[in-house]
Amino acid sequence: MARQDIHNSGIPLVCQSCEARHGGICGALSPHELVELNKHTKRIKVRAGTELLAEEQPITSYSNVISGVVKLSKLLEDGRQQIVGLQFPPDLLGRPFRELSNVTAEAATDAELCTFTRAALEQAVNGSHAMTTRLHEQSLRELDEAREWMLTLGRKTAYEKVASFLGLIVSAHDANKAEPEREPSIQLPLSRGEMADFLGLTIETVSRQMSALRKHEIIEFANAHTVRIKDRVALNAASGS
Amino acid sequence: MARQDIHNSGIPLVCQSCEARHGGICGALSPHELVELNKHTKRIKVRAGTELLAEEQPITSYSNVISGVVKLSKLLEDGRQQIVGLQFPPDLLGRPFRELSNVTAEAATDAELCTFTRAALEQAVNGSHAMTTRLHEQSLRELDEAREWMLTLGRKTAYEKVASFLGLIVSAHDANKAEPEREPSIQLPLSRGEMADFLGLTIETVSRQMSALRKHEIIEFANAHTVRIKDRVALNAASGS
DNA sequence: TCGCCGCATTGATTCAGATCAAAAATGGTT
DNA sequence: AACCATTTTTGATCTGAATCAATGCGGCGA
Repeated sequence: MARQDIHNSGIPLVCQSCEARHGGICGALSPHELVELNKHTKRIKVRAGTELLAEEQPITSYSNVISGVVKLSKLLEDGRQQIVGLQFPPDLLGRPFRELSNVTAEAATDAELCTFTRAALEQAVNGSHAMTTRLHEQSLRELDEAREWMLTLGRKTAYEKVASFLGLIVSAHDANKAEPEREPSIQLPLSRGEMADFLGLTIETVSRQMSALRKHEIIEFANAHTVRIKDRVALNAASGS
Repeated sequence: MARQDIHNSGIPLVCQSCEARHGGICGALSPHELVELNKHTKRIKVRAGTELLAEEQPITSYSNVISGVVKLSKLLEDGRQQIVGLQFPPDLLGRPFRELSNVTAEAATDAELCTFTRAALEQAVNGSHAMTTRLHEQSLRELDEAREWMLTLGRKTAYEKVASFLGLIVSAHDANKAEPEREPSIQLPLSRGEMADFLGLTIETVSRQMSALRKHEIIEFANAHTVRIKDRVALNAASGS
């Protein structure tokens, strides 16, 4: 196809079909730079539950999330857990400029990753100002999300928290579509327990609030993990802003 | 003094005595670059309560915090508030790469700032790879802090939250000293109400937990805003990790 | 020095969400 | 298809923090 010939000439094969490429950090690279990075890159599939980074442990590699969802979490000594971020394609996994991770990263769903070494990332960054900027922009986006979530954790009710979580998942779902669906049917990437750990609640409370949202005809379930959003406006209102 | 002659030759006068310079972003600049940036810089003093950035409003300038404390906060439509970050010297105030602020910034105490325009910051960044890195590192530090605080907000008890806040203030206090004091006496930069907004609690609960910490002989007050840490180890234990 | 006025503390009561407990749905395995 | 383990939902009760309500205290202007 002519269009592909023009745009993809000289680009590694795996990258040509990569859905995460344009939005992710690779989008900042020239064909030549992409080829360089690709020499140190492996495309891997992991099952839900696979641990990708451990808190206080060395970061051996960085990864682009290609498909699936990765959760970032922190633990208190006595086992209390808080999920502090979710990564969707095309996010970069792994903290730049630092030997040790300060979060645990775990695949929340089956996922595909494109992994490369620290050295390869640093080389790509050194060679490309645009790449540096993209990396920084991703960090800032994560910071914005973290602060937004601090507001949710500190000041919203349980009902608002669950609605906010569904809103977040709907946004991620929309991002894959040309235009938002009116009543999207969504596969939740987290179990009730994980939702609780994200929202600072218990499993039981999450379940009750989901039931309440169903009773209010804002959502309906095909099963516990498959939700249809029946009323996006009401969901947004329920999320408390 | 010979030592100053060697290190400060060619550096603007205001910068020579600037306590925030070495740790802050300016520390990444050469004397020449510092002179350039200084042409577009103003040193200002603001009183506690002064609003420096408004949520959803354009960012007209960036500032280094030279002294004092700045609080970053977010609001829900109905007035519920959450403080999402505190900035101490030599932090940079203002979100890079973005026209609009997504937090409100307000001086929590009387403060001194070194402000410059967006254009001046961009010029300094473009000219200096080291500056770019420092900026990114500050963003990542803020991200780490935000995630640490998500754990506090989501999973700690009121008592642990208040102890964690005091721990944070003690750390900032230590950072100004050559070595930590055994029983530091600290001026709290936030009122009880602001502490509540930082911790996702009410004024009354904050006050009760402060009283509990006093009863446990972990802290003592000279007045409501002046706290002596009598037992740093116990404070740390009380903060839940 | 007195008398406010806003902030902080303390007490009494209520309530949202946690905990404890059981039943129901789900999904994988034989 | 029957079984079992796991996850989810629902119900009953408890509790930590919110809310409601005084009271106390300190700093500041008259």
